[in-house]
Amino acid sequence: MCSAQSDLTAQAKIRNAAIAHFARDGFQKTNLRAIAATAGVSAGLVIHHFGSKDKLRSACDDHVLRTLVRRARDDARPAGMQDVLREFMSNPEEYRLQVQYMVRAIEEDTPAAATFVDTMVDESEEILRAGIADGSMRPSSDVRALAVLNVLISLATLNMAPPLARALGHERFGPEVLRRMVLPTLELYTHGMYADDAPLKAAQAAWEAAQDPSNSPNKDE
Amino acid sequence: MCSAQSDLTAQAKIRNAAIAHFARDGFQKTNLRAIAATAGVSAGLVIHHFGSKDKLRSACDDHVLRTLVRRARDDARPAGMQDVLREFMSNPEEYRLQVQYMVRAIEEDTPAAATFVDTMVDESEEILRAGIADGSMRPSSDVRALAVLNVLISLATLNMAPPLARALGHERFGPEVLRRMVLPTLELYTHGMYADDAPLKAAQAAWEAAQDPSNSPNKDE
DNA sequence: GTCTATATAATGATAGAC
DNA sequence: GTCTATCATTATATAGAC
Repeated sequence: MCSAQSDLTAQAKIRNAAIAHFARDGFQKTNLRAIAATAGVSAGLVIHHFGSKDKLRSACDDHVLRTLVRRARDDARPAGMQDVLREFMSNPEEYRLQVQYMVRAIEEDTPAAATFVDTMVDESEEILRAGIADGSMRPSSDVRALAVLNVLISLATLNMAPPLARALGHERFGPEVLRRMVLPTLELYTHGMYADDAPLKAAQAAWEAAQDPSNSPNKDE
Repeated sequence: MCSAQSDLTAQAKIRNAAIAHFARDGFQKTNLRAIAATAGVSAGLVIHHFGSKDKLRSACDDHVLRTLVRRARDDARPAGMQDVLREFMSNPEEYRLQVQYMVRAIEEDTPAAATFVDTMVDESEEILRAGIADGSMRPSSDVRALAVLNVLISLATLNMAPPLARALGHERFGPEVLRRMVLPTLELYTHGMYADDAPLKAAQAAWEAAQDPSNSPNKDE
């Protein structure tokens, strides 16, 4: 994936063009002629190499998935939002495209998206457990769910970037917006948002009451 | 919005059907014939009343926006994720549809989505400031950005629901998944995730160093 | 206001030349 | 392997009858 575009086979150029279009505009909105134009080939060649638009999508899924999973295994860390976004900044061209591709895939709930999310959550959970073991992270009542929450926050930042950037007074999502989000996020991760544990205690009590049948309004069940 | 479907004008029936389809399948994937079928009218009548598919979308945007903003003003609270999702559970039919409609709109970055997010963030910020003033919330270095983070987490939960639910071992998003996410979220909001403030301090130091030109690698600028 | 029939355009996919 | 030309389908939008 590091070669110049001119060195690639037509098949690879088509796949890369498709990834870019699917990531930017979504699968439905993208038509084969636009992909072909970006790749510098004819529309017929796209079908010749991939058979159909759906099979082209599968090929893109496989390619993006392999790349991202490999990277996640290399440099995953427990900082939640930071992980994805640090890469997003340091490698703004290709990695960002692939992340945005996966975000689209999640929106459309494709099999590749499920695999990607599972891998991300697995990695995150593993890191959380290691952090809890070595004392750098707090214990949690549900580590798996906390891992899901971490992945959620990371990916959502990309997914909802444009409207959220504007809510902060910026034209579009970029380094300035990112920098402004990092500190509040770390503050939240460090000491939370609530001044005391009254809301948490209340929720725990409500949950336990719901679990206990003797407190149920209809106890004659 | 509380009348029976049979009491509505054809125009309202079409708009409601369109909202449902756009929310479920997205704008591109939805065709006018499906909307017409759901509304129980002909495809031609859709165009007759709204002029074009795009204008129909605008009408849906306006309608959903008005409804949601009014509700947000009524019962907004500072619990982040809980706000949207409590409504999502307590009023599973209509409100859920409208929230999902807006999530789609955010994905496609429409003007209505920008207004919606702005309103949500404004409300959230207002609530945060009130909480900080009365001592129930911790002070933040950037209240506006924290409000953005809150809205982000709330909406992302809906947006990425299917793959995240499966990552927790459930077939689909529902009350069980929600319940499992609430406690870790409250724990995060109450005391964070990190055992100490080392990561936060490191980030603050890095930020201050970047702000100070005398520490820059290329100081001869 | 509502329907049916139809024009027009866009798009995914095929066929065959080179 | 690659292109051009074309088909078949689908979807938006129009026209006109009732």
